[in-house]
Amino acid sequence: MYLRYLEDLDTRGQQTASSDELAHLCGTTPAQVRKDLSFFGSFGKRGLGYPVHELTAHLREILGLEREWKVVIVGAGKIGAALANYRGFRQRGFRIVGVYDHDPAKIGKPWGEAIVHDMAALSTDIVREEAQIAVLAIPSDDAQDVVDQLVGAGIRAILNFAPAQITVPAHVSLKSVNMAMELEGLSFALTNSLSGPGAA
Amino acid sequence: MYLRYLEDLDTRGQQTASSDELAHLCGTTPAQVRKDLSFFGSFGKRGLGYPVHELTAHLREILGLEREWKVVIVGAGKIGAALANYRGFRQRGFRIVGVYDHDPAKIGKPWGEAIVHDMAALSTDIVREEAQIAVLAIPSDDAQDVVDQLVGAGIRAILNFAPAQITVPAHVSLKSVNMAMELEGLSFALTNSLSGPGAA
DNA sequence: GTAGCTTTGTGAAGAATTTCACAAGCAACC
DNA sequence: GGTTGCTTGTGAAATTCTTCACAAAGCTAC
Repeated sequence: MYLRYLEDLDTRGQQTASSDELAHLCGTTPAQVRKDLSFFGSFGKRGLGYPVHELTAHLREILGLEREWKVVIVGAGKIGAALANYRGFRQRGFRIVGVYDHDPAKIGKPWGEAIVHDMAALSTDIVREEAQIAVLAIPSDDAQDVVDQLVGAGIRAILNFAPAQITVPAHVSLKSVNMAMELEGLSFALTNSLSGPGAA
Repeated sequence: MYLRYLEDLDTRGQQTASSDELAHLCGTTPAQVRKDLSFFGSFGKRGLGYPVHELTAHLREILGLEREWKVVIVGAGKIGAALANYRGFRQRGFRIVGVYDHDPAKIGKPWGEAIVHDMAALSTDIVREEAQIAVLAIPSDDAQDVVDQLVGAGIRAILNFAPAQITVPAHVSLKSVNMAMELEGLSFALTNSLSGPGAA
């Protein structure tokens, strides 16, 4: 989150940013900002604040965004398409090396800059390309099966959009985004008249 | 999250579930499950566990899912399409009452079961329909402007997919989903060899 | 060079969350 | 009907996270 805002400030040419300024942008407190950043090192200058450009580079390094990650997208549906279209990915070092589906109507068809491949080739392609990250955008029913395949082929991180609970070995990182659950969270907030924090 | 698994168990006909079982499913601890649920009431039976069907109904009530929420989708792009196609929405009481875009090429075209409307009609339609929730799936640049419109028209909750930081008054609930940030989280985990929790 | 203003980095205090551990309650079985 | 085996609900302890508050440090001006 800090990176997101620092990049903004950087493109606008701002030289430094105080913890106070970052806190306001991110909707947190100055003390929080300082504690968070100090966990990774001592980046600021007292009396001045944090050097925007330099800190941006540091955070990118910390997040592992200086290298390129190879990503496969599994599921050539709407969500997969939304992801593939999102140009921010490439900019941030995530290179899409393959799109997979098992729908014969889709296989072979062009799809953005890529072509949809048969899911039968998924495992071998991952091994050959040494892809590290998979984005899962398929129906829930198949999710765990595909995950097992991915893990077997050596994938080390999965971003899951299927509304299913899936399990991975401890050495694989998993993040799930469940849109229904997000909406239900809003339903809860509305039902109980919880006020939002003002920014998120 | 509990609701998600309880529904699964319910459809499978399971009568009761212990905090231990729920904890394993959800990737948490039995004590956590009991504390969480006890916050809302005393639903379990000692020696038996929690009555699956009854607890499901309780949670739905708590989350405000027994009533119908009217949702507008702003942005008829890929993300918006993915959301509109997702049948889980309707099932859970979220009714899409309108899809909006300002691209003349899209306005008037059929779009799933609905028709894309001109964004110019957004505010008046929200007021007329008394829509409570908006899903924002538009480019970042316009995000804050549209949010201000939505808030002005009486929207009370916003699910934001634009990779932009937006601000809302305290009485409006806001949730943001940022796919780039999710992937960057995975990049961090990979870079620092953090192991995933096994399920998420 | 020093006085004054600003802002970081960080121990310590405070708040929130999670875990522990166990009494109380329920069902089943003899 | 009592005994045994489980499992909840919940205070208390432990842990984690956030906020406070202030010394240390840098920059500016004279």
